[in-house]
Amino acid sequence: MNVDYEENAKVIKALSDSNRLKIIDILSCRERCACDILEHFDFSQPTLSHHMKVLMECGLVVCRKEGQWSYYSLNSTNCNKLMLFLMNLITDTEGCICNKKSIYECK
Amino acid sequence: MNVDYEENAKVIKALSDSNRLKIIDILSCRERCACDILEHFDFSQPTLSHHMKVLMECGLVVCRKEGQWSYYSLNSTNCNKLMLFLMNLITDTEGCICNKKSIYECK
DNA sequence: ATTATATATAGATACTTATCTATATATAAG
DNA sequence: CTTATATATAGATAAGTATCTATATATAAT
Repeated sequence: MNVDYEENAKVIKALSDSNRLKIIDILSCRERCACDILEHFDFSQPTLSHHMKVLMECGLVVCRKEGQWSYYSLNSTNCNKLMLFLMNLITDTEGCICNKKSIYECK
Repeated sequence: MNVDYEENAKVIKALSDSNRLKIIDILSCRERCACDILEHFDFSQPTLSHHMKVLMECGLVVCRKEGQWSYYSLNSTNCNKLMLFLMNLITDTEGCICNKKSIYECK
């Protein structure tokens, strides 16, 4: 594969927490404000704020401010890019990394 | 979604390290012994052993012993299950978690 | 202006983890 | 049997992180 493992690992790390997976699931339907999301969980408001920050910094989620509310939603393009990355990763594609070192007789 | 976030988070956590992403990429072509995989990296042999253990424990990789060698390969079924989980997660599907709490007027 | 609500930030803590060196185990070769 | 090779395990360390409480900021309502 012809990719940046580091960059994608950062996105995947953002998804490696079960609470953040649930947040993504909640947002998959439509945008939600932080207080709506929080009601699905037992942890504190600052903890949710932390999780949303992680999801935004990796590009999977965006935020729209309206009055005192913060509305979060999925960045579908980046979600799809992650899926494409993973599908390429697990598939035996032409540009497989193992074909790039001739000392390994892959194939 | 009708799923176990905890269980899938464990699998995703195994993929949240750039070195392990690269290992998956290497294995996407065919099975490889540990020493072949190791030549793609700068870290030590015990560190690779650790990474392979993480990938096996989450079910993405299996190991076949032959003589003194350990041959690793992808568990394609589990890789595909992860893809299915993620696709359902980011898609607005019928069983969306937000439809399960009537206090939220999702939809 | 004051108070209430929504959200973010700061700082602390307990837990996890990626890595290393040293060592153990297991198989193959002489 | 002894030595070499391949891999795994043990234990240590440094770095990262999920969570909390306390506090700050920003907007809305009175």
